[in-house]
Amino acid sequence: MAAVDLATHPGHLARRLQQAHYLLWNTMVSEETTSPQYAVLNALVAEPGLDQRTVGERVGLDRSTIAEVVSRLGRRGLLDKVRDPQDGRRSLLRLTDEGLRVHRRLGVRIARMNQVFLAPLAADEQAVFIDLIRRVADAAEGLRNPAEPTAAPG
Amino acid sequence: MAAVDLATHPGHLARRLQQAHYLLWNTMVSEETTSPQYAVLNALVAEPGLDQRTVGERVGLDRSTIAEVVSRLGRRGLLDKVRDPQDGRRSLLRLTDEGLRVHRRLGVRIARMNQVFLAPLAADEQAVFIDLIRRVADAAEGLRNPAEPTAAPG
DNA sequence: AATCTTTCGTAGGTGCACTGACGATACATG
DNA sequence: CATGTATCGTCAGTGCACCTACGAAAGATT
Repeated sequence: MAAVDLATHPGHLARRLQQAHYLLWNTMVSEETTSPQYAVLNALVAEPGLDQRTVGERVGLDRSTIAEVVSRLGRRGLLDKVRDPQDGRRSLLRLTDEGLRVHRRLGVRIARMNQVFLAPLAADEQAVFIDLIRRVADAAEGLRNPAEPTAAPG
Repeated sequence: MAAVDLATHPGHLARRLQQAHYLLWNTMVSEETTSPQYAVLNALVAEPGLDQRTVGERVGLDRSTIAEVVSRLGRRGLLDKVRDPQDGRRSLLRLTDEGLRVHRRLGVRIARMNQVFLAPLAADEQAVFIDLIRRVADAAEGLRNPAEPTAAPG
């Protein structure tokens, strides 16, 4: 038998980490608004009127997924979606007052939740944790767009 | 405007980390067999004849999710599923020869993939990375089963 | 033996995430 | 100006992950 200890597999741990966060979010932040939905709201607070695809890029969602998330937020009246008059392909997004309200209201709860989430780690470990995850995630992100073949590499 | 930097939110990073891993798995390990599916195969290599619910517990999947994953693996002929004669509620799972073959074949690729995944980190950082993620995930796992109320806590 | 209570699996519903394909629009080249 | 290419959004399909609710089976209590 060649069974392996999954506890040493970063991918398996990443999945469990995300499940843990999902659970905590659901109990401590909101049952209606999910974490990806909040990320979209947040991106639109920072840059109102952004087009749908760019919002997806900002928060790490592909075109299919951002379309669904935006659709749900629109159905709940948290954002408006209009065609760009300058470029008929684009959909421009903008939060409604209700969307702004929801975003503001969740801020406090998210801060509390993050504290609980990271509570098992000492303060300096928390900083390391953030740094390491970001570096790994960013690196793999780079493999996604395999360096435009403007000049074919040898 | 009260927009926040998501790069400091562990939950958001956890999601991006998992997406990164998904992408890498899909390109470097397998397009047919997913990471959760492999986890199930692995659990059954270690303990053949385990019941469905326990397998789910071992790999971190709830009853609904493990049912779907098992169903897919069964449809592909990678495992057999029989009712426990001793306990008619349980489904006992066992890998087929093909299931064993798939598990064995993926092992090498997964090792390679893990190296690439963790490549952005130095060797000592990789160990810290694993340790920190596991501690955070395990702690949140504990919040799931809120300590049986055998003796009501004060 | 008859009645709770718990446990296991399943079914239905929601939501994220990816792929591949398609139509519409925009842009670039000839 | 016409053709070709790239981009944006959408649609269909697959898969993970959760919740609630339900029936079947097992165990505990009376």
